Formats: sequence, structure tokens, C-alpha cells
Amino acid sequence: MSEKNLLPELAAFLYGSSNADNGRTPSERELAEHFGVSRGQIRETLAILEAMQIVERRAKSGIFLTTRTASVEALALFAKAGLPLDPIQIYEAVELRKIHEIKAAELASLRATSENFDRLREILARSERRLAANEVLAEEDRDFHLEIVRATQNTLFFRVCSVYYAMGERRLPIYFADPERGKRSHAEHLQIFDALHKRDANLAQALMSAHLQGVEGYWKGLITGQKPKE
Amino acid sequence: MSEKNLLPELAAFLYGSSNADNGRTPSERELAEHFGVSRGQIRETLAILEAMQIVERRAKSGIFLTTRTASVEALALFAKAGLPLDPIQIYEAVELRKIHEIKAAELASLRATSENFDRLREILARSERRLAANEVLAEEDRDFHLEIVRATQNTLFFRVCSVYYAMGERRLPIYFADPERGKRSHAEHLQIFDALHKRDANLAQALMSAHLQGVEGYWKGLITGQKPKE
DNA sequence: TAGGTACATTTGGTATGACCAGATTGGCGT
DNA sequence: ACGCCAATCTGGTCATACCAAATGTACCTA
Repeated sequence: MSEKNLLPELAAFLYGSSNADNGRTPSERELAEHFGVSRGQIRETLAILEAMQIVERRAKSGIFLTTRTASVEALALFAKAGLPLDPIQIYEAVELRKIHEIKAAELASLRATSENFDRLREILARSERRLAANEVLAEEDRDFHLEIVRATQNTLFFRVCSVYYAMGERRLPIYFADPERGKRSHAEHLQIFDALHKRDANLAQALMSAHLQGVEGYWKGLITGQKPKE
Repeated sequence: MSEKNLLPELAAFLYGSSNADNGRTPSERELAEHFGVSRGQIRETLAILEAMQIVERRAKSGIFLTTRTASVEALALFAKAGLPLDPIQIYEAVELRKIHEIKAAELASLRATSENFDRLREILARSERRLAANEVLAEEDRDFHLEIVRATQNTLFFRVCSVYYAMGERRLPIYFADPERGKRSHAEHLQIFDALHKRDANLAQALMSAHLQGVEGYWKGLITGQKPKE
């Protein structure tokens, strides 16, 4: 009974023993005594649970269960810790993007709220300013695409997509290094926005498909052409 | 420079300072000294990095960088720590399944290898035995669907899908509690297998769509009907 | 010289105890 | 009954110590 993984046991125990109204759990010292391990062990496990966003540790206050929605997005944070992607993974990620976002465009055109459109307009305006100042696009592209996914109103969908966007984050500056690509991308975003706003599901899908086709083509060319350094 | 998040810094440092050939990193004690923190801090952070599968700690030996592919599936382990899903999340998960798996059926019908078909046959045989023995299906269903995703040859796709299957794992026994549902599900799996084997992308898609429609209907009825117990 | 064996060192795993400072709580006084 | 203050609790951090297995090294043997 001793050498099992602490993590699942601790998680189960926390869910079982948390204070109903505020979600507060027993203190580290109590948990250590309950499981018969040192406080250091408990802290190590709690660190993982916190990274998983299952639990929140408040200094000098206590440990609290987070509201239930947390789970997949934890990985987004993780990805930022810096895992490089090899060409094959990039290709796979692009294929996955096509699967996700073409469908997302369709659903978003049917379900997007005025808040979604407001945010999309804000993002597009931000892109515009960037381009006008001859700066490089980066997060604006990601924000635009993720906002469309968010507009499907499927939060799980959104969280899953967030994951691999975080994974590919460092690739974006490469893609947009060519200012011409930034301009074209922005123009296509505008078209997509119009389609969404007109609630034209078919057009939105088609435009998104074409848009991603360009991305796919770029990476494909990069892979088959020059080989990646290192 | 002191109170930043240790995690990204540590990760970056580990990637930079690992021994090239075997991936071994500096020891905990060295890392503690380098970052000017206690060994406990380092261990806490390493615990997270290990849960993220970025690093592997071998007792009495050292800390090693894992081969690069690990990332998304880490969440699958996490999900098992026991996050309950509320009805809304179930509904969202089903929608996501439809997005993923209908496309997966199409791609699989084009790309599945003989190994994929072998595994699918094995899984179907296993289901058959289960049903013949009047036992409840569970992992067989998940295995079948995930194998189709695997047959797309897109490992990232596979890993993403694994995540939410792990999340919904505890729901499967509920779904298959009715033996009639198990039988029907198995029959549909057989049809899908035939379509894949005939390399009929359109048929495979259509059958998968219908199959998942049934699942969606079940959960929808459950949600709108009786309210979930807590 | 090549191979192997015994010993000292290193390393992760674990536990104990201590101190800090802010948050919380309970009791006291008005 | 209300408000204020001190004792207590809590997470955050650190320093040390011990264990046992893995690793590295030097010595010895064939």
C-alpha cells in the first residue's frame, strides 16, 4: 500500500475531502501525515497537480480545488517549456489544423456571438496596425484562428486547439518573416471574417480551406526543399 | 531575476546543458546551486517536467531528457487522475469526436496499413468474445476508434484523440451497461471495418458519422432527460 | 596487457526540522 | 453587537542528513 503512485491517490483524496463550499482541502502538513510521507513528497505531487490545473495553492492560505473546467489547456503551458518540433510533426500539425479549423469555420459561422465578432475585429485592427508599421505578425495570426475556434462555443475544442498552437508558437515568426506572406494572410483573414459575419457556412469553410492550403504548401516546400538545420 | 517561474528557465537550461549523446543533465545538486535555490525547489520543478514527459529521473543514476516526441499524451495520464466531466463537457467531447473521427475514417481508408487492419481484426475478435460471454464492452470500443485514428498515420492526431478518450474513460461502462447497445455498436464497427478495408472513403465516413450520431443521441437524451446525479 | 573485482563516490529518493511572512481566526474590550 | 488585535495556521523556502543503488576508478590477478 505504500509505494503506489501518490498522484492519483492524492487527487482522489482531495476531491473527497475538500470543503464543499469553498473547495479548500486539508493542509500540506495534514496530507503528509494522512499518507505517511514527508511534506516534501506532498509538495512535489501538489506541484504536478497544480501544473495540471487541478489544484491551486495560495500562499499562506491553503490549497483549493480549481473549478472543474481545467485540464487540457495545461498542456499549452507545458509546450511553452520548449519542445522543438521536427518537420514531420509540423506536417502533422498542419493536417490537424485543417481538420479542426475548416470545421471550426463552419460551426463558427453558425454560432459566433457579437462578442466573438468584436474580438475578431479587434484582432484584425491590431494586425492592420502591425502591417502598417512594417512589423512582423505573430500572435495576431494565432489569436485570429483561435478566436474562430472559440466562436464554436465548444470550450473543449478550443482548449485542444490551444495546445498545438502553443506548441507551434515559435514557428510563427519564421512563417511571417516574409512581409508579403503577412499581407496575404491578413487579406484572407478579412475575407474569412466577412464570410463568418454573413453566416455563410459554406463560404467560410471554403475560404478557410484555401487559407490553410497556403500554409500547408509553405511548410511542405520547406520540408522537401532545404533540410532543417541541425 | 530571481522570482521568475523556474519551470521554463530550468527546461531551457536542461536542453542547453544536456550531454549530447545520452541526454544526461546536471544533477539536482548542481542545478540547485546554479539557480541559487534549494534542492527541494529543483525537485518540485523536475516533478512537473517529468509529468510533462520532458525529463526522466532515474533513481541513483541521473536526470535524462526524453526523446523529443513526448508531449500531448502526458495529458492522458493526467486525465486519469480523476477529473469528473459535467454534461456540457460530455456534449462538447462528442462533438469533437465527430469532427475528428469522421475525418479519421476518411484518411484511414486511404492510408491504413496491414498492421492497422491486423490490429482492428484483433480488437473486433476481442469484442466478439466479450459479447459472447455476455460481458460488458469498454476498452474494446476505445481501442477500435483509436486504432482508426492511428491508421491515419498522423501521430499528433492520435495523441490528441488519446487525451479525451482517457478523459471519458470512466463514462464508457455507463454507455455499455445496456448489452443491446454493445451489440449494435459492434455490428456497426464491423461495417466500418469493411468500408475501410474496401478503401471506400465515402462509405467509411458515412458509416462513422451514423455511428457517432447514435452516441450523440444517447448522451443528448441522458442530458435533457434525467439530470445527472451531482 | 587485458580483464575483472572491490572500494569510494555520485545520485536520486526521502525525511526532519526550522524560519518567514501573510492570511485567518478567535477572543477581548468597548 | 461591533471592531480591533494577537495567537495560530498556512504555504514557500531552505539546510541537513541518511539510504541504497548505480557509477566510476584504481588496483590486482591471470
